[in-house]
Amino acid sequence: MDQVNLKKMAEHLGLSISTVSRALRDSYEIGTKTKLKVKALAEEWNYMPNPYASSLRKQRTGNIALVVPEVANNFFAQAINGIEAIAQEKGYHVLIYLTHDDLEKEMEIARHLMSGRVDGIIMSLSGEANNTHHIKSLKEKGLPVILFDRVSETLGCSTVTTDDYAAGFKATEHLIKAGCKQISYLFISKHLYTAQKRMQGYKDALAKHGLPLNEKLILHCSTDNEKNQEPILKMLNSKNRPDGIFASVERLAIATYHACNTLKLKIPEKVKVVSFSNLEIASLLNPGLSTLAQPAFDMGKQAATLLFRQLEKKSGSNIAEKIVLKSELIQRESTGR
Amino acid sequence: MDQVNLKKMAEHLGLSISTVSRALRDSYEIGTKTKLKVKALAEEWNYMPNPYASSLRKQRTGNIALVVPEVANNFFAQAINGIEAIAQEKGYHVLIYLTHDDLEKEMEIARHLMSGRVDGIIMSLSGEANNTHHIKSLKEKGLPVILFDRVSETLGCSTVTTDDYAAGFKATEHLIKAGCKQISYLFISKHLYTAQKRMQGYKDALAKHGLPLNEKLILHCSTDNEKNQEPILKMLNSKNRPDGIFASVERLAIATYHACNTLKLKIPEKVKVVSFSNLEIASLLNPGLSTLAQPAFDMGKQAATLLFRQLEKKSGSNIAEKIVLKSELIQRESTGR
DNA sequence: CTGTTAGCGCTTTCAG
DNA sequence: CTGAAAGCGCTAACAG
Repeated sequence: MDQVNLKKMAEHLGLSISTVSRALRDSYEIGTKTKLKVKALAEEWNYMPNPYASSLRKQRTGNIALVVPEVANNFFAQAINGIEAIAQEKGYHVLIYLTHDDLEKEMEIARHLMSGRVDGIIMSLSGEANNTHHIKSLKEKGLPVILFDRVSETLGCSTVTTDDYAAGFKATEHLIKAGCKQISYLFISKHLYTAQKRMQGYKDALAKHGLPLNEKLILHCSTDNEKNQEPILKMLNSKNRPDGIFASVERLAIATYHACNTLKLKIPEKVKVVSFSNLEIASLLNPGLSTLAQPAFDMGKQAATLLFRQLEKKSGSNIAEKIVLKSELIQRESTGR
Repeated sequence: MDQVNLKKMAEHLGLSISTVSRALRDSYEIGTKTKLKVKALAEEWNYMPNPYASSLRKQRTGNIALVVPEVANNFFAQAINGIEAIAQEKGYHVLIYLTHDDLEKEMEIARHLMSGRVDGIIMSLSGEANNTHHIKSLKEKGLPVILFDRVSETLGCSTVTTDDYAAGFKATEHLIKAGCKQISYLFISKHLYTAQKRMQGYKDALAKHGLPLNEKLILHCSTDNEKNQEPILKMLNSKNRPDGIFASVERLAIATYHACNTLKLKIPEKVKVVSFSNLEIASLLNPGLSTLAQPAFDMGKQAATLLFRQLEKKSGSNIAEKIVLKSELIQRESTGR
């Protein structure tokens, strides 16, 4: 028995294909005994409808695309969990696409998604540039697009973000209150919505507390984390050496941590560090590395929820919803090591 | 222009659907000028063939399923990267399914995959039990199944694993050579292939070095990491307190680390710890937590490669291939904190 | 209550 | 070299 389908079952039962189809879908126009007969056979033969045949017919694929820069990264990994949880609940399937922070690839993926392979898209933009034409095309095709974390405000998409500005402010203030006078801000891409907002929070916090803004302490780092050691080491060795560092992403906290180790700069005695990160990792770190834990799982869930809401009402009433979640500042108490 | 398809393009060009289709697929039987005309229009209209229509016809979906216990876990996250990289190369798409280590869910997913939604499956078994009937059914349907990391030897599937036995041996010997006399082994599920192999390596290393095997130091932990504090704390407080701990998975290393912190047991002075883990995290840890870094990315790549090899030759010559990759023991040098 | 029929969009014979 | 037509498996409108 290779692949069972409606036809084979219909033949076996001496019924028509449509009757079998309807019986399985519990149509009101089918007799109870017939339904039972059909369902029994379906059970026995382990029948599963071919999803692509029905999607062709129903113009609904039951798939959604998740487009993210990478997944070997706790933030996106947890977001996937959230998205998959909701999708499974709603009977949808998640196709995963990785851009590797490469705009070319992102555009290629977008082109690909125009084929009708999915009913909707959840994405986090690559940080490479702010060219968003390909996203517009997708929307024009009528595909709902939800952005999360790395969003763009000019696209009119529904978005899910954390309170990046507030968190940046909070993180910086945290360092100031801990006595830091020279606070550095590390980020990766100018084009990243999150990086911009966090930086604004950083700047405003400095201003509020009357600390000068030193451009040399604002470090534009590389996506290739290998390359980040050098500039960070250089900064730590300069006369401008910061006594506090705010890393806008986890990866940069790792780089910072390495650099401090290399220079035998004790954290937090010599340098205090605060970073956006993931709770599980945070708890493993040496004390002194405070963390802004982002609710990645919830962001995923929210993004999926927004998407399915749009899919369900499928009408054009496209009011872009903006959901902002709070990231929590977590301070690891010292264990006195 | 809602959705472009062959029909619309054919009408526009005054050609038949089949000619357009053939032109796009570069069929030898189509004239050069026609080909060019067709391709130009396709480009202009941004034509993308409907994948589900062609999959219905060609009986090939272009999708593969990845079934893993979870993804908020560095190991699987990196594996996904490897798999997606190869899949993208081969023009396949990756559908992701999470079992949450729940056998019920795994079986449900397996049932679902019988529908013909995917051409092949890469999976890592849930640790819940060794019931593998659902996997057999998939194979009987003719779906290639590749197992990685959490494999089963009785299924005749191609597999990709790390050298679990050797690594377990190596890790234990590492602790012995560092002077440990009472070495504990922490694991999660008896049914897990990896846990079994690692434990055997652990036992054999103890035996080789003439150390007694103390069953009380072999701790069967919970999948719910919250619940693991108590038994670990209990062990660390007992008269059997180990001076070395081998955690078979990263999560248990985290639990161990927390427990040691609670008790103010310094690592590695009081307790030496070695764990399977991920390199990036490992480098962040306090010194003393050595790591067996698993080549997760490569495992993903290899698994995908095996799958596509089977898909390409699609013939039945189903010789199960076994790939074993090496995990590297990484020792973090002390920074003298 | 059940069957017949016409497609969804595409590929692929089989005829020209 | 090109077109007509059948059909992948399923659903839904239309007949009985």
